[in-house]
Amino acid sequence: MSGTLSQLPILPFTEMASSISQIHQAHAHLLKTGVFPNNTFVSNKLISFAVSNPDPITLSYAHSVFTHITDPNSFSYNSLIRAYANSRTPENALFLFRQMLEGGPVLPDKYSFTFALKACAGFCGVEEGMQIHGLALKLGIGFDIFVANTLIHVYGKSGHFGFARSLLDRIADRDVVSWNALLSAYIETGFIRLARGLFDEMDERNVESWNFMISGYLSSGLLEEAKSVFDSMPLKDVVSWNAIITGYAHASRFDEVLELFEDMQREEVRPDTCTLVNVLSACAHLGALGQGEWIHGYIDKNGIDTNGFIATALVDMYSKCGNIDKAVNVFRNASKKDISTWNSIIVGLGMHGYGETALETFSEMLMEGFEPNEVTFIAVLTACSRSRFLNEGRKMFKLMVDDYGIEPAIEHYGCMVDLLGQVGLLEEALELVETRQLKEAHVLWESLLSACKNHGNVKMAEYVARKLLELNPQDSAGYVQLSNTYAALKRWDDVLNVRKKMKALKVNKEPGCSMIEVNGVVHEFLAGEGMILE
DNA sequence: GACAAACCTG
Repeated sequence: MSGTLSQLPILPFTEMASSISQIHQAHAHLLKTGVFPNNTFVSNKLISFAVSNPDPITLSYAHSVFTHITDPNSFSYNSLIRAYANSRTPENALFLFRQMLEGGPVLPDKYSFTFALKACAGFCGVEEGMQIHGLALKLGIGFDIFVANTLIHVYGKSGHFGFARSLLDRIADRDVVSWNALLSAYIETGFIRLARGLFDEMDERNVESWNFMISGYLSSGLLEEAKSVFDSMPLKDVVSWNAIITGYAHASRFDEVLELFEDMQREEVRPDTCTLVNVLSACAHLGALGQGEWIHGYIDKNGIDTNGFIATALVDMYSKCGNIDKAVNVFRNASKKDISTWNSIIVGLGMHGYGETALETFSEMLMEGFEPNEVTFIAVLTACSRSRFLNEGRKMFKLMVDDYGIEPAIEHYGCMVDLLGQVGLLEEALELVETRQLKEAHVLWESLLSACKNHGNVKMAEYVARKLLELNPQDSAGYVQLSNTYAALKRWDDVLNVRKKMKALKVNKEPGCSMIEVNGVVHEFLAGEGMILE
């Protein structure tokens, strides 16, 4: 809906509002015409907006609307309770619920109970849930199907399976939602075997029940079981497909992601943005430019908006598949960018060696008012390191810590070690690595070792290799790099010594693995590192 | 005038 108030009567305009500014417009209009705050029915619509948009700003606005309504009814209360229940601070819903109980102008009804209980489920407030349960029983609505189903959810989520189950068994007209409430609780709390038992016992299942089982198996890392549930489903919806596709993506089985996507097309299930993002991500991992372009075409053809996730996934796909120009093009034409979209293009530019453009894009991002996060600085520092921008890199590192208060992580140090190593400041790089007591420090040592090799600094290389081997005697990286260092200097005796040592310790060099798309087919190949030993 | 439940991806 466009932001013009004049095209529609005020009530439908308010009901259809898709942004807070449209609600403000409606509010102003209602105020001018005297409908707000006297007409409760219409004024309530201003509150209802917060139910599906429960961000803090909208919520406090809705609350202020609520306090101004001349004669609030149960709908006014219930909408606001429901909005809070959907928010990130669901416990606030209970203040209003209590107001109703303590003789506010209206008494709570079964809707108030349902929403208040939903809030309890939201913050796992089982104590509060029990109290509300007691009150509901007193008022004779304890077995209302909505109230009871939400109670099962409250008890289940907090691990009170006994309560949840006995309630389930005492609901005369229990339905599939009642079963699913307990099923989803088992799955959320990681009891996949209990979930399976219940699933087999259920006298009624819907597509959601099956989807719960898929996601349950996936979060327990049981991909094959998830797939077998998926295969035996009587009816799959887009969520089922997304769930299984996500499962294969998490397992890095990207070729199967693409196969599943094709199956999905064959069964004529329309992909949504979640599907497309996952599939684009698989293309990015596989370097499958052709498939990625096909999906881009699909997005354009179907008028799917390239904002947020979709834009980022496209930028990432193009840049990882080697087409930085198209990545930039998508980025520039994105209808809406978020921080990840910016991060993604800066990473791409940096990786492709466009350090200067990467830094310019970073400045542009700051000017547009985006707050950089830790990923942004990984991107920026990577760009500096690739392009050997020593001073810029130092400046950015300082900016990150001093101005944005971001604690440098291993990735940031890694970029700095790379950068210092690239420009030959090995002593400074060494100092950086030695003064940090970091987990995963071996990544930094490895990076430093490769810098030593590139600059032919054997003395430091030996020292670093020893450090690396102290950290993990079974890791081949240190040996390989050290032997390559000797080899580059034609010190063959030393190369052989390293080789003997590796053999004695039974360390094997694992070959790297890489993939490339040729004529629309993804090929996988193993890559040695040009290790002279072999 | 409405309510409970799924995938959450870059």
